This record gives sequence, structure tokens and C-alpha cells, in this order.
Amino acid sequence: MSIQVYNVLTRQKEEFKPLNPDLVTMYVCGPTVYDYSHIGHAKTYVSFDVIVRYLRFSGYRVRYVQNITDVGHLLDTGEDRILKGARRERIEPMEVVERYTRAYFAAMDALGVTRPDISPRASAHIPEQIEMIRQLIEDGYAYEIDGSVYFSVEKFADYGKLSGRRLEEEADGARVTARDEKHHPADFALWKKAEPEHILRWPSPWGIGFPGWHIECSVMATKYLGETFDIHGGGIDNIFPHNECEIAQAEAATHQPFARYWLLTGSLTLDGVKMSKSLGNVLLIQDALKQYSPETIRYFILSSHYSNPIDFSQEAVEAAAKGLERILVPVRNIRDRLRTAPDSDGGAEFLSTLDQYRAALVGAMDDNFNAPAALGVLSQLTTDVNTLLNSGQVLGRKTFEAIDKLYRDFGGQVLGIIPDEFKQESNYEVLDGLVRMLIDMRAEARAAKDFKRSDQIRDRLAALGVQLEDSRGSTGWRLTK
RNA sequence: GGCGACGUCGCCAAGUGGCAAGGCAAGGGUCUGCAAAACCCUCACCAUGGGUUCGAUUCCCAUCGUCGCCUCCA
Repeated sequence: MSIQVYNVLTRQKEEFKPLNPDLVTMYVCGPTVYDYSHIGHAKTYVSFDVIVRYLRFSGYRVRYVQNITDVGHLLDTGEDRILKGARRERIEPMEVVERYTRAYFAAMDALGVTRPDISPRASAHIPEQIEMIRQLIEDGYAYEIDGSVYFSVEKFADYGKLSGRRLEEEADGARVTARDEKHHPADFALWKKAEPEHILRWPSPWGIGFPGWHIECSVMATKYLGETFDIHGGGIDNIFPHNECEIAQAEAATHQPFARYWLLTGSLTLDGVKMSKSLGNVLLIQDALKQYSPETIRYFILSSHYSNPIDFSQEAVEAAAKGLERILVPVRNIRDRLRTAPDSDGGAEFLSTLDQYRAALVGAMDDNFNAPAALGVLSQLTTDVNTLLNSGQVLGRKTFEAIDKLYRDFGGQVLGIIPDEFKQESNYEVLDGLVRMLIDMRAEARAAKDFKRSDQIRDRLAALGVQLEDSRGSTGWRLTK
């Protein structure tokens, strides 16, 4: 078995073969840290999180690099995003960077996103960027004008190979406004001369300035992963111009292929439209987490394929929450019953069924990281598990452990939608004792056919968020709030 | 205008050249004192029109529609 991936560069599904059989090198475009992260970031980084998790689960060692853009990313007004944030909040630019870098990691941690192995900052790699720019000028791919340096897209024959654009077609685009000093409208900045008020500035062979946005990714990816590396990821909205420019710079500078596999995620819309500051419809991760659990958000994101767009709506997320709960209930149940399970081999015949499900899960994930298909398999597995649990058959420890292991592997380790430990109330022992006492009282009432009283106990507990669930011979409970 | 993606059951969403997973919702049933939970059953001719093929939802073309990008964006 091998992993197949859809490579945007070749527009087809290919067998994934890393350059080095044991180490996968992977770069994903990270955030510009000038504001809090929103739910669209969650979609992108949860998607790649699952890809990394699955590669590791499959036995690969992965070096995962994701940059932090803290300089050079200009708004269309020509203003640096970081500086804008600094002015807004009346603090130092590097305070802006620090504040939102921390917030970014906090949000990702909350969502259970595994941290990248390296999170390089653009501002910490100015010398390397200057060096690549110098190389590009030397090789004739770039030119300097009045303290700024531009990449000449006409010199790089492959420009447009990722996004499928051709320069001559772009020339017709009415929206491309030519900047006077550039040779070609599509030429892009490698280095920009800093105006006096631009306080993010560094000395360079071309004077005081700051790097263009795209160059950091080319530089940091090749620095930490090599001139050619395996996977480059990011959101599809960055395919042009950002990713295209990355390729041009890196391949022009190193004369080597840049990334071998390009995996791009679909965009997230909110109630049908893309989030944007100007529309004011930005949902921050921290706000979404007030309403939904991290697992629910992950489940929702993973319920459609990473390469597809997804629309975040209350209706869709709540349906996801219920779908997830359906899986979580028996998992809780199993872990609970595991503690008192006998050392018998009761239910051992179920092990071969589990093997089939495991194979199906591997098959789904091997096929271009098809998480939604994997969720479908987990759901089917859950039906079988529920049937087994309800059968009245006495199940041995081994059986419970095997079921739990499968859920832990795919629901936990790979998809991150099943917690390792279910959160328990701080005074869980007391709570459990009290509820069980009431369950006993209700059982006595029922035995005495005093249903008015037994229903009263059940209803009042339900009102408090304690749901009683009767099964053969015993009653369990779970919190619904 | 150009580039790209997409249009599958009421909603969300996989998928395949040979009679379409799963979840949510809905209806019926089993279990239950009644419920809840669970389980079982029911529920789609895959936007439209052509073409290729023995056969297409799956390939090709066109049309309609939605979205993204071309300016900052994960």
C-alpha cells in the first residue's frame, strides 16, 4: 500500500514517494501575524495537521516547517500589515508580532493542531533573503531600480506553471495596474526601498529597505528543507501570485526543482461568502471555540475533503457536532467498561471485524488523505460497536482494548477528534456517586411500579443536564451540557 | 475579460466507466412501564443538452448556475 496524493503542480493523483524514504520534508505557508486567527486559518492548518499526523502514523519521519510572516506583507494601500497593526494598537511592531504569534499558537493548540517542527520568522532571515536576491540579480533574473529590486517574470520561462496562467493572458487583465518602475506589470518586488516612515527596515546592498512578501518562503523553505523538498502546502487562494512567485524565485536561484508535491486546501466561506475585514464577517477561532468544542470544529472541517471549499454555517456545524457525539458516546462507554472488564476472550470474534475497519481507514487516508471517507468508516464502525455493546454478551478486556485502540489510532492520533482522556468534572467522584444514588432510588421506584416518582427523578436530572440511559440490566448517565 | 474549482437525497458530504459511502433531518419498527440511547427498515435515475463507449453520475464539448483567484488574504 502506498499513499496517493493529488499534486496541484501536475493536476493529477500520484504515488507519494519522498526524496528520502524515511524523511518527509514539508513546508506550509503560515499566517501573517497582525491580527487574531480566524476560522479560515483553522481549516487550512487543521487540514495539514491531519496530513502530517497521518504521514507520521504511516511510519514517516516528518520535518514540518511553517513560517511566521512578520514583515513585508503589504496591504493594497502599500502599507505594511504589521505597521498597520502597530499604529492601530499604539505599540511597537515587534509587539504586534509577538502578541499575534502567541495568539496564533494558542488558537492552534486549542484546536489540537500539532506544532510545526520549525516556525521560522521572516524578520529573522533577512540576510538569507538578501543573499537569494543578490544571487537572482547576478544570474539576470532580477533588476534593481532606485533602491528596490524586482523579479523579472519574463526571464523565468516556467512562470505560471502552478496556477496555469500565462503572462500574455495576464496582460489583458484590466485590473493589473502597471507600476511605472517595473519592466513588466507582473514583475514583483524582492526588495522594497523603505520610505522614512517605514520603521521595519534593514540595510542591504541596495540601500535601506525591507524584503518582499514572497521571498521569505523561498528562502526559509530551502534553508530548512533543502533546495528540493517533498511537500509544499497552503491555501488555494495563495496559488497566485504568492506560490507562483515562490517557485520562480527559488528555482531561478537554485536551478533545482522547488517543491515536488503541491497540496493546496480549499477556502472556507462563512454563510456562503468569504470572510473579509471589509465585510466584517470574520469569525475568530477563539470566538468559535466559545460555542463549539475543538473536536467539533475539527470534525466539521474534516467532514469535507481538504482540497474542497467548505461553508461554515451554524446548521452544518451543529450537524457535525451530533455526528461526532454519535461516535464519542460508545468510546466513552468502552473506556468505562474497560476498567471492570474480565480477563476473558469474550467478543474475540469481533477482532477480525476490527481488522477490516482498520484496513478501510488506512485505505481512505492513503487515498489523498480522504478524511471525510475515514469519518464515514468510523461511523459504520460505531454502528457495529453499538450492536456489540448492546448484545448483552460479556466482553473481555482484550476486546475492549482492541476497539479502543482503533478509535484511539484513527479518531485520536490521526484525526484528532477523540480526546485521549475525556474531561471529567473536578469533583467527578462525588458527582458520579450522587447520580448513581439517584439511579438506585429510581430503580427502586420502578421496581415498585412507582413510575411517577421514577420519571420525576429522571426528568429532574435531565433538566440539570444529566441524561440517564437505560440498557440491559443497568443504567448509565452522561452530561448533555 | 483571463485563470481555476465546483454543481451528487430536504441539509452536509464521499465516490466509481458497469446498477451511488456516511452524517444530520424525516417516516415506520424493535427494545422500554413510558421515554432516552441504541439497533433494524424506508428515503437519489448524481445541474441541463450533446458526444465518445457495449455501457457514464464518473471521460470530452457546450450551456446554465455557484464560488475562488487575477489587488491583501489560509
